[in-house]
Amino acid sequence: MLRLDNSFYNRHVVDVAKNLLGKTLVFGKVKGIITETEAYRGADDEASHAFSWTPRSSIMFGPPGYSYIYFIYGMYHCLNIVTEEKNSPSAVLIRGLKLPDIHLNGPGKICKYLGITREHNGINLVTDNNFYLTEGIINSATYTSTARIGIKKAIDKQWRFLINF
DNA sequence: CGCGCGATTGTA
DNA sequence: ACAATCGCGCGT
Repeated sequence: MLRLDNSFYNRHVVDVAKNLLGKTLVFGKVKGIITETEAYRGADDEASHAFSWTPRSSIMFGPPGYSYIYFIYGMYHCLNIVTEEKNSPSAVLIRGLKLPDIHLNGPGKICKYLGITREHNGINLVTDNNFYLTEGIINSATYTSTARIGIKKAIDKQWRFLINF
């Protein structure tokens, strides 16, 4: 299956979040279809970790196509994909993944099931042999958009996207 | 340095 | 509705 390259990730984070629906996530021997995403954009989004620069959010300020993994609530990890050009901090949170046997809904569950931790932060998904994304079975997915989950700021932005089956 | 809290989830 | 659980980051 064709791997998503730098030109796919180097676009506005909201477009990437929509277009990631239906794409395939490959992590080791596990493959899953992305069913739910959220966009976070440092420049104009108070809810984003990259609204201001911190050591944790620094990866979001880098070039696109890298993993951003953070630890939250003392027990969960969340997987994000960095988008847009360098110094345009943004990332897509992966909230839903359909595996052959299970549908994982929730970013914490996805990382727990796949075994993704902060050790996987900052991986180049365009070149890594173990961790990357490819085109999916579904190439033109229609979607529903809602407000993002679990945040208190910027709740007016409809930047959560769910695939329509 | 200390301390409150979070892009969550399972349980009541 | 709330506890679990701890590293980050803001404020001092």
